[in-house]
Amino acid sequence: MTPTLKTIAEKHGLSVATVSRVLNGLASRYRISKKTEELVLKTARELDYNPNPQARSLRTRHTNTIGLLIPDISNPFFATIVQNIEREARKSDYSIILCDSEDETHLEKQLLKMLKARKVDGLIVFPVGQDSSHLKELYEKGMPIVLVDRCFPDIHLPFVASDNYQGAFEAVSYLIENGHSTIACIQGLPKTFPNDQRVQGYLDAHKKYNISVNKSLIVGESFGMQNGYIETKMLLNLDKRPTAILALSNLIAVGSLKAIADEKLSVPQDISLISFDDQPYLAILSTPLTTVKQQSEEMGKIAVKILLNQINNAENTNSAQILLPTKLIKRKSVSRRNKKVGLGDMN
Amino acid sequence: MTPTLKTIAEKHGLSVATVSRVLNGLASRYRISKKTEELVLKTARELDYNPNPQARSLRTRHTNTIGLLIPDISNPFFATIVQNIEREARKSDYSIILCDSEDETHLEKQLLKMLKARKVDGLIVFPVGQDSSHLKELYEKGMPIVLVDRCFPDIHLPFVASDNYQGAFEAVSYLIENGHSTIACIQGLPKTFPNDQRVQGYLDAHKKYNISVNKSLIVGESFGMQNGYIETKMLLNLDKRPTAILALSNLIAVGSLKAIADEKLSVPQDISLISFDDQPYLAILSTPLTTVKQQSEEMGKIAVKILLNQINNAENTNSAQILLPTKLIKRKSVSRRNKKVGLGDMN
DNA sequence: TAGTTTAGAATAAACGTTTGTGCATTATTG
DNA sequence: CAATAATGCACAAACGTTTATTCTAAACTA
Repeated sequence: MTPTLKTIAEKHGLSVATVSRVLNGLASRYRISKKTEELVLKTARELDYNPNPQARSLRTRHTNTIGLLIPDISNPFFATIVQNIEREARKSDYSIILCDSEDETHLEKQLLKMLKARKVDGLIVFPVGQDSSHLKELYEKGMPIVLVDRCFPDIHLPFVASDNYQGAFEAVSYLIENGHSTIACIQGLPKTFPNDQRVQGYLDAHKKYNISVNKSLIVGESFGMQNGYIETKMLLNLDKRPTAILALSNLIAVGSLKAIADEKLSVPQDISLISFDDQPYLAILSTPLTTVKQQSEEMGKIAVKILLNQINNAENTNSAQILLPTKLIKRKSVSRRNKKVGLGDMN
Repeated sequence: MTPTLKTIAEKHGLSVATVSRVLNGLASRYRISKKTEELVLKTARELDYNPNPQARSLRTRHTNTIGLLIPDISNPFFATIVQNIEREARKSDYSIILCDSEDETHLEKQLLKMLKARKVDGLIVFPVGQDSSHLKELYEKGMPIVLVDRCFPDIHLPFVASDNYQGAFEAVSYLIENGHSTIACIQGLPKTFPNDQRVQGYLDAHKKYNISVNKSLIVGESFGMQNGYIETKMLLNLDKRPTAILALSNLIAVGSLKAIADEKLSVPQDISLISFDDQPYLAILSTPLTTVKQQSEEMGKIAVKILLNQINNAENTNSAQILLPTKLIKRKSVSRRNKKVGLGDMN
């Protein structure tokens, strides 16, 4: 039913080899006459011939396929990056096989194995957690890989992520400059690169302004909404309640907001709040949230570029490790307090 | 490097045919001795043998692959369904090739062609718009297809979607029962199944309560946020301003909310609002939004089931067309007005 | 005119499976 | 003991490509 090289070859009494060469643009190199070439091209068009990708892959040993491993595609932060990955990959004729690891390391390992068995040409992975041994192993066996968002800088794998340290540093500096000095930090998953970098930025901003940090104000353990809710509840009932909260994810901020409302408090009058990851709806909340915006579009594009580079250069040359700058979007969720601290504007 | 049937066969002086049969569980049917069987099984395990999927596909003419076509993966409504599709497909050893049609019909057609060329076993499509001829054509040529969300009930294609009519009907009934009688409806893309069904529900709810509808209150033309913003602005400046708005999408509602805030009005004191598609953040807005919730998880699962059914039964037997019930989540965005209308509770 | 070049293609192997058929050897039967 | 049946596999073709090599006829050369 569907036309093959043979269909075209027989139609003109040619061999499949000749047809294949013409269709691959190798006509002149193999001294195939202009006449034959045009004949083949014409009927290929007429029959709407498409090479069988499985047969081709079998020969050429590549599939024009990229495996994409995400912890949670329903999270818009991830989904936006995925969108840009797919678009960029498509430009180079690569397709995306999507897998959701559901934030489970054992699923991640299993899916990685499956993708390898499917012979994807490369892997874009948003790693789940702390363990990277299986990724490292794959990479060293020659599988092109690029990590996104959650990285392992010690392990020498290519990655692209936000400059989380800078993002948190700027956010906390902004809070301090607005007179806040007891600032809570609600973490995501500890030991995770983005989380720990953000915490470090939080710490260092305090240091810069000579403000001691009360380590008990660094709380939380997951990037989820519930974590934000619970931790905020507890923070609000502290003897010395913080005047500001830095939420290390978008979802944490949502949970936090809910807790604040439940306690009949409001932002920013009673407490200031800055979140990570900008989202359309953050701008239209009753009080629009100040937030650390990441360059999700760029992140997707760059991930694909790094990966295709590996795929095409066979040699894993320079394993790029890229940190994208963040941007502090100042909206209405930070109040200015009386005891202002010096040192001027950061920008 | 990677083991093949041949690797195993040679190791034991067997033929690849025998090894293949053992590995496919056909040992007894082809009278292969227990001893040989165990030998093969054992070394397959030891070598971590995985069949080459391209070679296998070439022979068997199926790829265990599903093409998934989405208008906008960054929209959480779609992303949640995708997540459930992937999970469900995985259970049956199918992988998902993800494509984003960016809400463009020409891209949709192009990607469909690409997916067909890649020999996917079936297609799950969230159609972009009004044109379905290319889908119909594919289906009639024998390609298993299931449509999700946006459907074409006249065209005889299998689909799963929400019962949008009922959803809108209930929502508007609820508004009317709370004393509203001039209710605006901000549409999404007209001529589109979910949109037109919702509009019809809006209309019929009015009819049920004998309330005449002012057709000029049915406005808008896209599911996007900007549409919600612009149309709401205009509605709010009408001589006879509506007392309630039914926003036919999540994003429309967000735009609407922004416009209401810009006009220094508030929900529900000045105007009531009901949206479509529940989202986590809708619950934590300054005034939590009443919304028509769709069963996104179920929708994904059912889509896969319908598709796999088609794939496995060769014969396109009964092309299922499924409408999932919606649920009205009552929160705080609807006010009770004085002139209450009778007829009692709907549920 | 014999030898050499060149043009224009055909042949065939290989990628790794699956699957219909055939072929020894051993075991069973009458 | 000869014919038949059962056992346990091997052989080979096919799926649709790509690509190294070979072949033939015509054209050119000396």
